[in-house]
Parts: sequence; C-alpha cells; structure tokens
Amino acid sequence: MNNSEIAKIFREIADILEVREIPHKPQAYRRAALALEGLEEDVADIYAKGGKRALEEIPGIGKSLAEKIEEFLLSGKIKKYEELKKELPVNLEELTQVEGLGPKRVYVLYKKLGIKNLEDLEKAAKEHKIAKLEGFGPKSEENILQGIEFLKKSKGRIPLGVVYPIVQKVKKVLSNLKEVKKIEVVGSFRRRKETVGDIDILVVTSNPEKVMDVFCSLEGVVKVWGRGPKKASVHMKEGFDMDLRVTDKESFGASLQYFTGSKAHNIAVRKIAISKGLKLNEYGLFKGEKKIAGATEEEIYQKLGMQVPPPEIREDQGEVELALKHQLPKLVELKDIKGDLHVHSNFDGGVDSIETLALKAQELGYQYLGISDHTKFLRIERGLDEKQLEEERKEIDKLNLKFKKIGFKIFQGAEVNILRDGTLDISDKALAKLDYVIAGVHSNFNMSEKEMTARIKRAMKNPYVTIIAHPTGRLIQKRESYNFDFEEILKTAKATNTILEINSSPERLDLPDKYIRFCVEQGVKLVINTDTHHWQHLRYMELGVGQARRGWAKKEDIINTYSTSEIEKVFKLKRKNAN
DNA sequence: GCCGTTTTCGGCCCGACTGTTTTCAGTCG
Repeated sequence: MNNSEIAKIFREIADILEVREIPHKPQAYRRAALALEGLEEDVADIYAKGGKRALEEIPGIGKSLAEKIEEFLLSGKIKKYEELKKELPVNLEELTQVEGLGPKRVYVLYKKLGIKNLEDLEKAAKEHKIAKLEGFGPKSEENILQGIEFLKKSKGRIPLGVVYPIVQKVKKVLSNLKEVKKIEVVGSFRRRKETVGDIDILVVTSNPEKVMDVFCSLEGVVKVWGRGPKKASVHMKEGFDMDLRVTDKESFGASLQYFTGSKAHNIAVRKIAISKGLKLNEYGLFKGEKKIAGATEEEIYQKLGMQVPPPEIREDQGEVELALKHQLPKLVELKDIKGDLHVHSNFDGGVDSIETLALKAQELGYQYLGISDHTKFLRIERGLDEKQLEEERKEIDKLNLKFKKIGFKIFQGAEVNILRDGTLDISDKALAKLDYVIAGVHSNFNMSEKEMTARIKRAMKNPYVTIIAHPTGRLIQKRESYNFDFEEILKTAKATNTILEINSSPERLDLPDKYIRFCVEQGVKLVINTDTHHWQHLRYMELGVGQARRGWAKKEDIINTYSTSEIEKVFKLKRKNAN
C-alpha cells in the first residue's frame, strides 16, 4: 500500500524538520501522515481517478504535499526527503521507538557518536559513552538500555483480545479498593481498537499513594518506570505498559474525554472549543479562567453543542460533524444481541456438548443458538460428513423439544469450506437439510485477487450459503488478509442476500472496522459471531460488538439482534432461489 | 505546510513528567 509508505516518509520528514527547529511544519507532515493512514483507498487509485486535485481534497493534504505524493507515485522517490535524509541518515523509526528518545536526541546521538540504529545505540550505552554527552546523564543511559530491552521483548502494539482479560482483572482489583471512587480504562482500549499500544487507567481516589502502591505491585508488573504524584507507569510481563493517572472528581469527565482520544478526535473537538472562545484540556472546559464543565463527558460535549460520540467512533472520521448536528447513529449494543450463530460443539471435536452450549447461551439471555460444526474437508477439525450431520440433527431436535417451553431454539448450521474453485466441500442436498450455512475460506490463501474474488463470489451465489465466515481471513499481527476485491464482494452480498460475519475471536476480529462501515453504508447485513470452540468463548461477543461499533453498525444492521422468527425469515430469504 | 463562522494571512493542542539542569528542553500522550 502506497499510503503507509508515504506516511512513513512524511513522519521522517517531520522528525528531521523538528530537529531543525522549524515550527509547525512537522505537525503538518504528521497530520498528513495520519490522514493517509486513515484513508480507505490507496492514494494511487485516488490519483488515477482525479489527479493531483483529488489528492488535495484529502484533509491535511494541500498543494505542496499533493505534489510530493504525485512525485512518489510517478518516480518512487521524494526529492525533498532524500535531501533531508542526508542530514540524519539513521533508522529513525527504530530509534524513536525507544522510550524517551525523540528526533532531537537521536540527532545528538548521531552527530556525537555516529549512532544509526538500535545495535549502535546498545553498544554505545553499554560502553557508557552516552552518559558523558551534554544533555544526557547516567540515568538516561540506563533508561535507554532498559528501553531497548523492553522493545526487544514487546511486540509493539498488542491485540485487544490479549490485553482484554488482563485489563478486566486489573480494573476489578483496583475498583475493589475502598479508596477508589471512580475508575475507567481509557485510551484505545476504551475505543476498542483491535490492537492497543499501552493501557491507560484513570482513577478518582481519596488516597493516591495507596492506589499507586497497589497498582505498582499488581501481578504481572515487571518494572515500575515512572512515578509522580499524578501518574505511575509500569511494564507488564506480557510486553505492554500500563499507566495509572489520578484525577479529581471535578475533572474526571475532562480527563476521560482527553485520555480516551483519539488524538485526531481531540484535536477536532478542541478546535470547536476554540471557535466558541473556550479552552478544553484534561481538567475541564474553560471560559477564560472559569471552569464551565469537567465532571462528566456529557456536560463537556453538551456545552460544546455536541452529542457524546461513543468512544468506539472517536477517530475524527465524521463523528464530530454529526455530533454537532445531533445526528449520530445509535450503535448496536451488547444487550441487543439475541443469539450466536457460529458455535462448534463436540460433534466436530470441540469441547462442549450442544446441550451445555445451549444452557450457557441461555445464561447470557440469548433466545437462540446456531451450532455450526465443520464439514468434512477440514479433517484436522474432525469435520462432519452427511451422515454425522443427520445424527447431529436428531440431537438438536431432541433438545429443541425440551427447550420449547422456555422459548429457546437451537438452529442447525455448519461451517463449510469454500474450495479453490468456489464450490463447497459438501453437497447442496446435505446443506438443504440445515437451517443455515456458514461458508469460509480455510485453505489456498495465496491466490490472485481476481481468483480469490471469483472464488468467494461463487460461494455467495450458492442459495444455501447464508453467511460468509471471517471474510478477509486475516489473523491480527499474524497473517494478512488474502487478496480480494471487497467492493465486488459487497455488491454480490447485497444482490444475493448473503450475510457477512464479524468474527469476534480475539485473533481475528474479522471483518475489520473499515469494512464493517462499508457494509453499513451499502446496506449489507452483518452477523456478530464468536466462533466458539469452548463455552467460555461465548463471551467474545463483547469484542465483536466493540468491533461492530467501530464500524458504525446499528442494531438493525446486525441480524443476530433479530428475534427468532425474524432471523428465520433472513435464513429463508437467502434460500428463496434454491430448487 | 495546512486551513478558513477571526477566510488568502496568521494562526497552528497543551500539560505532565523526567533528567538534566539551576530555569529548562525533550518527550509523551
């Protein structure tokens, strides 16, 4: 993707300009980098369609940066960057990742010691060359070494699903302290971003010292690396940082707003404050010296004439404008979910019996559950053949008889495989006996975009295929999405009444948020499923709902918010063209 | 270098913390 490549170059230009003490331009380059990364379309496509003028339409990109993007697209280079880079020919991205190192200190390290990369840096620090530099000292040297250690161990951003249970536990421990009056986990965690950099926790407390002591000695803390009166920072053994910030009751809402971000959202909101002659910071909303809001997020947004945007959409992707017009959509909520349609039982080698899963689903307040065991292609998962599906049907019928009086229903589905040519691994005749069918790509990921698109489209055209599972196939930070034309898939989904899945499994969260938003805009229906292989996975629904909200999905966009009879209609609608 | 309900010039988010200083620069979020 050109966008991320150019964004990286713009960031480096920003860093070098900052070293030169050039004001404001660095921000412009960084804003542009952020804008490029937020784009859904490759700049090459935008340029192909509308030329330089179209590039200038991108917020944050003006005449000069549009020219630089054009230059990159035509020649693969940006001359200005090549020139600037001569002043600081080092691996900036790598070096500035070390905690406490920014462009200016990296420049000093390069000028004085010739440090170009992490390896040079570690060597110089171990030889105690850094402590002798002006502006550095023994403490900086020590921190650099620890920063390198941490960097080696940490994987950068961590999947939300990995930190989720840890953070829930930490929150619980802290909220149980009687000194803690209010607590909220903020930052990208609160926005339910699919990966998080670090965890920020906000507390109101009568005893900051006590709470910080508990925080710094939590299970999993390997090092306390910063502690002031208002903030404590720790490294966790899983390779991420946690910050605890203390605020007071009157500022809690302002801090919540401020630390939830995103940065882009906050900048946009602060501009609105400025336009009204007000000032917004983490302590409150101020008119001159007078604080006019701060205790809750609601009063802050209200005083700005805005609705409160749900945290999941605070990315400056249109929510600020709609909040001003009081036209924000009402997003789907966990309590709207009436069932889960992607659940594996012990029939295909999973852990739990269908009955156990049904009972657990009832505990969650669901009205229905869809059992979707693998079919025969995936031998590794003990996929079911036609005969085994019939046995499973008998079991489900039996349970349904039992659950009828409490108004709970089990649907029989299956997770079938979309083969290389777009056909399925089990006959239509067998599929016709099921209530619904989930189809997914589980093999031959490395096909051309054209082939993969055709493959999935053919599967969607099968009247028995109700849902496409984990549509992009990506595994967060492990495997890229396969190549396919999502626009084509959207069109076919719409034309064939095929549902696209939001798979809540922590390693997938597939569809990604931006694709969900496309579906919502195009009126393609979605389903939030957990892909449960153990009853405890049913809880992943929360992650999927967060993901759906990040994609601006409303209740009506998500079919498993429908009642039992409504969802049966959805199943039937897809099959209307079957023989 | 971008942008516009202070609109083609003159603004640009801002406070905490750290480690170095001896009043502050750099970094972070």
